[in-house]
Amino acid sequence: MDKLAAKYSAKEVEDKWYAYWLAHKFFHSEPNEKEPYTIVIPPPNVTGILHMGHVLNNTLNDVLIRKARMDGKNACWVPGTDHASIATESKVVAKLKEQGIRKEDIGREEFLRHAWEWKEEHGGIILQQLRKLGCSCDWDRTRFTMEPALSEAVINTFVYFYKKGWIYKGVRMVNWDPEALTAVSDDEVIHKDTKSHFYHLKYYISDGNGKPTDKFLVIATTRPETIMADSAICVNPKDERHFWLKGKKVLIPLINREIPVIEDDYVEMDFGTGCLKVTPAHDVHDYEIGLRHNLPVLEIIDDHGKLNEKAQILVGEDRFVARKKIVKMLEEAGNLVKTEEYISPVGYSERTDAVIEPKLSAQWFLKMDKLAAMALETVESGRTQFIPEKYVNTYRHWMENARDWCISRQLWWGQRIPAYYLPDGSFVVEASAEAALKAAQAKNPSIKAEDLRQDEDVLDTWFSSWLWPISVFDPEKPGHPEHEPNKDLAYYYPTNDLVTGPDIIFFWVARMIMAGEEFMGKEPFSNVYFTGIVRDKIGRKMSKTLGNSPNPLDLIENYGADAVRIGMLLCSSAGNDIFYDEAQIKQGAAFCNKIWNSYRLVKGFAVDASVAQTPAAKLAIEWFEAKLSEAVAQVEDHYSKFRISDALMTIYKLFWDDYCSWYLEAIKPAFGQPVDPETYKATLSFFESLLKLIHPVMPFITEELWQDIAPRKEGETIMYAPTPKAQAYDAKVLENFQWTAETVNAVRAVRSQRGIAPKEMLHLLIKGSTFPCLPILEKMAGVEVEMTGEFGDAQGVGFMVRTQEFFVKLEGLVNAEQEIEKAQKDLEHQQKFLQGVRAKLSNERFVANAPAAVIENERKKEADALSKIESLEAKIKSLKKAN
RNA sequence: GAGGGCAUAGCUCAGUUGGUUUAGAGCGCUUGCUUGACAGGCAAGAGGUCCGCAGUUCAAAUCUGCGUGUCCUCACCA
Repeated sequence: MDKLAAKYSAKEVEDKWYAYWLAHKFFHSEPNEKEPYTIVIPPPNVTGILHMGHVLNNTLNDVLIRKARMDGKNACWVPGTDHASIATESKVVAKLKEQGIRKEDIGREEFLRHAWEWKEEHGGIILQQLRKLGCSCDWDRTRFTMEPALSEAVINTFVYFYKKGWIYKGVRMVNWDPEALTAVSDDEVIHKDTKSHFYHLKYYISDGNGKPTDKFLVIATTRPETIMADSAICVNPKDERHFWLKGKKVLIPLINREIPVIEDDYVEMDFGTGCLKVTPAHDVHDYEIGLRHNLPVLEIIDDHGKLNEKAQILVGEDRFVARKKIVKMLEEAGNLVKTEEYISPVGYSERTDAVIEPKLSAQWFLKMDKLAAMALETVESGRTQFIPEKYVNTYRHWMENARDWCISRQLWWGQRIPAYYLPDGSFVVEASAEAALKAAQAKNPSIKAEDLRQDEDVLDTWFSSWLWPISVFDPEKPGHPEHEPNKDLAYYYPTNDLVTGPDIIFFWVARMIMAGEEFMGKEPFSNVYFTGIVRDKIGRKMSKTLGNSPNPLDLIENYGADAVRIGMLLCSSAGNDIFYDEAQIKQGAAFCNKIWNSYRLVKGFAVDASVAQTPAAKLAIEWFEAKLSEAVAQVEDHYSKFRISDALMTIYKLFWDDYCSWYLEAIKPAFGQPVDPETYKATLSFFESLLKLIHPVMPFITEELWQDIAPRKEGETIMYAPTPKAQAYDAKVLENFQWTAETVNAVRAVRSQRGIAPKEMLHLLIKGSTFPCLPILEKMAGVEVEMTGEFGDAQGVGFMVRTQEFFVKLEGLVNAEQEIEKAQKDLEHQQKFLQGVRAKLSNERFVANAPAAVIENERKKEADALSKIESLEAKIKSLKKAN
């Protein structure tokens, strides 16, 4: 660096140092004798682009990993991406659609070729973006959940659980997305209150021969298009209104099919009409009632959400069109009693926003009972800690009520389920086609390879990402608990911290714990730090449709990565949602500039060995040494509790207020004068400590200045400079300086209130014979001090700091009346305060029960107040006299 | 419907086992400064019934109960 500009320019600096770090492989980690510190990245979608949530999350990850590195640990941050089957597949489908190509027409092989092409083209952009943010990931270890080794791990895991008897194939009511043509898990369904209608329909009682009588019952439904699938009408057995229906049969309107009236507690008597139409094929609860009463299941809606032949009427119509039409038909047939406006919660697909259709379907499930119990124990025992702790409650609730995990997806982009069907409909589960053939031949020796048909479905993406903390190190381990962990896995597992959003606590965090316990017998991480959700200034979630999400790369371009990182951390107190405001990034940029300019000053000092150290400089050095140690201890404490924004704020104030505003001002020589070598050396050394302290948060500017502050060799970096350690310090030093600083502020206030320029030298009288840090007081307040017994009759302003009295001599600048008024106000305040303290002290029970230290403190308060009152009264008196 | 969180300055939040807190910080706001590193700066200020009520205690922002407001998770009534 030759000459320093008045403003810091991040752009030139950041690319330079990132390239330097990469060139020297500073991010790379290999197992060694040091203590490991490991983080695996929450893998972003491979085709995703960086949003503010990523910025927050990865900034926190990077702060932790850089801190650990400087603490002397062998830090390893494993990056990678997730294949995100539904999201990626729908993007590829959309792209092909633009070209007029339909997935079904080109077939699986061809589609996957397109998908991989898309992945190669768009995949990993996000990892490039993370480099811009300064993330110190070990890029040599970059993983992808669908790379061959990790896919193998997924398949092996499936085979393992299948053979263990925990994976089964079952017909279940699933949440069917008629647009994506796949089942989605319960967690991927969003319930939204939706305006609909409540149709009251007459079902006539059958005469026993399929002919209606004149008697009828009324049911209420929001889905009249499903009446053709009805299997029964159900009433509550306790409902007296419906006793007469017992044993009766009724006729479905329009198609006149006869169905029985049954009784079940499930039906609420006071909801609707108390009569429920049971449609087992198209409603989860109805399905369960159907199971209990052995009712037939009639499926009349197909995969695309259209009515099929079994419906008999409206065949081929979309479910919503059919609804409109059938209402009209029912009305014309005289079955519609009334229509009510009704708002009901309707499930929508998270991905496609299509209304979810409950659908019976053959799916693969993983039993959750044992896994959930294990994973709950991991957290309850504290082997894995959640920060903030409140998420343990949520976690427990879920784990105690975990349902079996539907792991199959009707998609092509993902790991294909390794189940192979024989011509007779039975199947075998094996890791490869060859093994499957062997297994099949064991059942039937005449089976040939071409007779086997592999299951069409792929596995849920989470079924691969739950292995992430294991598979990134040793992909052979999942599915093989007996396999000896390789060198990497043995060294890096369990990882230390996981930083992620609370929205995927069940999808991902809980399941990683399950897999970790099952295959490693050990929790995958010690701490899980849940960040908040990034919202905009007024609390709305960031979303594309609202357009309230800034592009992080633009922000980095404008303000620099360090500023963006600071900005995100400043507003992210642990566990709370983040209200993003660009003002905070500006604050980050201002901080960069402050650091930059303080360096300009320090670097600009002329050093002269013949100059003696000033007393003020000596005191300032002594003080800042203590201050630094105090702050370092606080910062360590904050880090240990994951209070990253507090750690940052502590350093921020240490740098800006203590170092720049107090220390540098105290040691700064007069204009044009040189500084002595001892002071210069201390000043540079403090500066370097500050750079190291703040480096994990602001990696770029700290490297730039660290490289310049002393001669460095190629290959040296602040990244591996040891974190400053707190030294023992004398609290009295801090106390004395603090008192002095308060006095400086008081003098400045006198100036400010009376419009006296800072450079105008004032004469300050101090009652007594000693005062700490006098040279600091004189320099910083711009005063000449005179220690004295009495103030006498001089004209001026008296004031108190703590219980010490001061007097500034001022000729003709004092408005006595104003001074009296001010003193009077002070006096009243003190008297009121004294009253409160005395009330306490005169309370016998207080004196009898409170600890001695507390009472002592109250007495001190009393004494201080008394002395202040005394002095104020004297002051008022003398002012009045002078007036 | 079930469970959980939160409520302190205009905004975002600290406030550790109740007592050195006469409630703090950052930002914002007001006033004054071409102070020679920085106007992205310097200095001085204003600003709070600690959501309400009741209780426990010598002592409550802090503990308990009730209420109010707000947010989240899960489930979802045809």
